[in-house]
Amino acid sequence: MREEAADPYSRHCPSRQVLDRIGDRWTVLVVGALNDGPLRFSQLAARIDGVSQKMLTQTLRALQRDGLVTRTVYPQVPPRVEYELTEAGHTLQEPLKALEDWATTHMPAILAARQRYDIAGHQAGQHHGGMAPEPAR
Amino acid sequence: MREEAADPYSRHCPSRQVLDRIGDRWTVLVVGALNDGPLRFSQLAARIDGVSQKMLTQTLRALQRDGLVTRTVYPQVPPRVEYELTEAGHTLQEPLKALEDWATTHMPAILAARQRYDIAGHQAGQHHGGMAPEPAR
DNA sequence: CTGCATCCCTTTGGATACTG
DNA sequence: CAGTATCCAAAGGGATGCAG
Repeated sequence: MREEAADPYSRHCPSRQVLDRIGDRWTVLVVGALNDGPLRFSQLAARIDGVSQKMLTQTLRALQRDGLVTRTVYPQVPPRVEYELTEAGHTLQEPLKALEDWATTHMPAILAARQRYDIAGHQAGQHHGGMAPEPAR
Repeated sequence: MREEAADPYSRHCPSRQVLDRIGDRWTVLVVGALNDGPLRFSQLAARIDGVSQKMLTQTLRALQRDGLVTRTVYPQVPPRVEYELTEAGHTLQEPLKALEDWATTHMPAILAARQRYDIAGHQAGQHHGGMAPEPAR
């Protein structure tokens, strides 16, 4: 699934890697859900709302692979699996929270700008008094 | 790209919205590139390395729509367009930086865990002495 | 130089069915 | 309950050509 060995481009900066992970759309939600404590698979599925079991499984596997989540199987008659954030997983919560705070703060302005843009038809007529004949580069 | 009116699910929390935006893979890079100052389209394309003009245009339009980036057209013989972060755009830099720092700090551990997981074949045999017949949780 | 439109291949992800 | 496998539709995204 996740594979970057054959990357056609030479970008392997850490930020890029992380963004690819949290860009998973579900990863952030799973981490957030697990912040309060360990949860079972079905509990996660119920709590996240909208995630298919396929996506949930994929996301959990990826997090487990990266050492951000532990997977504990209890060999009982009704199979029971609990997922829990590791130390590293918990530390991810901070920057994620910062992003969420930013979202909460700026979302109204963003929504407003979005409506303005859509309604106005984004007429790009805006320009400055560009009197520089040749920019040279 | 822009369309969430017909969302089958009822999740419109701000965090979700923002993550969808930065999950764009390119958005973060564009914002980062523009942090040092205004850049022209071609400069952005050169600096980001790997982005197609289609993706770059899309990303810039989305950012512009959200009021995070301004687009200034200089009506010259060789058309010239400069993109610049707005105030709101600059504030996004902080939480993004936090995430990047987290990435830089934890990437070694993540890479190690990843290798461990891949090599070990992730044998899930791990379990505790599950003697609780009914979890009650 | 900037960027829109088209073609088309790749990836993502949901629904469903089946195993342990 | 937890998870895998398969099928298939929709979105993502590159390449190219053309317009302002």
